[in-house]
Amino acid sequence: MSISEGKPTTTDFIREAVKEDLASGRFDYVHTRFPPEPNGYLHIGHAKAILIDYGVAQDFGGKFNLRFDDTNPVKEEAEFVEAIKEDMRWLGVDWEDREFYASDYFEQLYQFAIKLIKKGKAYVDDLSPDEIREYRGTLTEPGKNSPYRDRPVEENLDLFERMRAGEFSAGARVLRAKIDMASGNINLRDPVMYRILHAEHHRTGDQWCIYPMYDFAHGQCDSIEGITHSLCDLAYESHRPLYDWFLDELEIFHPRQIEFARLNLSYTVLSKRYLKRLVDEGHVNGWDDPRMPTLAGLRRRGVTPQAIWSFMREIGVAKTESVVDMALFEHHIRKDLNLHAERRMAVLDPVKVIVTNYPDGQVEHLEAINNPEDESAGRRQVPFSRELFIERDDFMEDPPKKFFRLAPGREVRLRFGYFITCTDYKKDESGRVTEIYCTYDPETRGGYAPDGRRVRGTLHWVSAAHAIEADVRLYDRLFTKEDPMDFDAEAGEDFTDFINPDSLKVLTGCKLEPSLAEAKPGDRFQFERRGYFCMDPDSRPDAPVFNRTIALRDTWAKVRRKATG
RNA sequence: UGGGGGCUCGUCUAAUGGCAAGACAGCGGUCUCUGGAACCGUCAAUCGGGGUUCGAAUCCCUGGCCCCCAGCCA
Repeated sequence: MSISEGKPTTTDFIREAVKEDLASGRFDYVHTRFPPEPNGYLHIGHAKAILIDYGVAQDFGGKFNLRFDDTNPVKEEAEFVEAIKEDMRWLGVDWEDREFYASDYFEQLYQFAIKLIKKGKAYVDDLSPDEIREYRGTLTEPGKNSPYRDRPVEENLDLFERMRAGEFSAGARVLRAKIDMASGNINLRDPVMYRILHAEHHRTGDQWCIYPMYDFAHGQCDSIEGITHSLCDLAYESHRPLYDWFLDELEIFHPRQIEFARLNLSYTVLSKRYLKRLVDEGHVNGWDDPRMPTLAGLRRRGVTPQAIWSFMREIGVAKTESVVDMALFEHHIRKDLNLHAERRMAVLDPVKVIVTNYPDGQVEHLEAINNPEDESAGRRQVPFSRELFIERDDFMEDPPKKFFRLAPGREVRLRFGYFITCTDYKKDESGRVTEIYCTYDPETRGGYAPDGRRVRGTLHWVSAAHAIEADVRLYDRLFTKEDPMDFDAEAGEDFTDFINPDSLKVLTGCKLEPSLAEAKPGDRFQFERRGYFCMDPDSRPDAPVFNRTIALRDTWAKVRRKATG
């Protein structure tokens, strides 16, 4: 799949810059990369970065690398590498054979460090972490030089080699760049290049006990791979002078870094740290919980990659830090599903209807349209019989004026079925309606009235004898607050305080039309008048489970809300 | 108060010195065998103050507000 398929020619400040670089001869090819750290799952915010990286490469006929920035063995796991690759494949991204790891370059990075030591541009520091922080100064005061800053080159070389050999404990020493402790840019105040970590790395095992800091690895990795445009988060803007310094001192290929604003979405959190807390503290059922904004969660929820791409295309690329309305994402989810999801009938909160004048034991197979938006989706048969289920909220004993559904004496259409008129109903002791009695008009088979009479309401239904039972999980926004991160930590508040208690409702005993017996996990449908649903992997052959991706727009709910005030 | 970056309808994005445009949301309507979809209409913005110019969202000056940086995280 090409992510630019059907895309109107669009541009943005990054593409303009790339265009200029090509025109000026700064570069004569384009090569980008997506550099995730394998310490968690990818989320919708990463999809934006991926689309930009991959999209720019595609637009300019360039190449795209997937590179795992795995420089911190204590946080990274092979499980995350696999999950990230699966998510990227699902998005339709093709990195061909260019799957790399920062750890592939550990030896080369080590040699880069040696080179800087020899140039007198790096030194081994014996200060403790606390001391390093004190010496760094503050935002408004300059830092001061470490007493170890002017160690002779030979001593630095010796110490650094012994750091690699494992002679020292974690935290005992670090390698630092010798830049400027008085710089207004704190990233330039002799940043740490290497630290000692006696930890097992998911790829290099115990081969190393010193690991490069991200800042000493990222730019050089891009350089080694011949990346022309290092596209990244605004957060790295103030690191760019440091990357420039390393690249220039090392005298190696110099990519151009361009920063853009990360995605923020209302009613959710988009930071691995907080998503990890939701998982670890059990607020959700794992990284792929359908309420999570992770790609794994969205996939399980039933969101399509196409919906994600069209959403990304619409929000654009800029440097303005913004919060995109969740409603816009939901719009794109519905737009894609409306076009492609086949319709089925499913009654989520069933109440029985008995068609008193329909012959007992008779079954008719009526033709239903699979997708009114796509004729090629074809038709299917749905069985009709004397006893049916309809939604409990499609019947009212004493309906208000604008209620177009079933009520005593009212006639409605059963979708693709018959017109029925309610003649009576039965309630139990608690006042709950248990059975609704109707008569049908045999002349209206298929849902058309030969005399041209009209009904206001059309209801979905399933034949009681033919229905299959299912669990349905109704998902809603994970947070009730637009910005869950807007809390007062000092007052003891936490973002978890705003978790929507109704973000998951499990419905059992839902009645589905029999054709759904053939559905497979991952299949997506529109349950008519209810919303879009996706079969969950938890399903068993005799116990299907469906997740609600998103409800249909419901203007009746709006009318009802206004009436109630 | 050091360094870096950003301010256009409620929200996101366009307009590259020449009619401030589109999408979402909202509101109103048409149509409909999904109270869906589609369609039509409507509301609605250039952070403030100066300046340059025939003409400024855009250029200049000057205030304001917001975000990022003080991990041996990325």
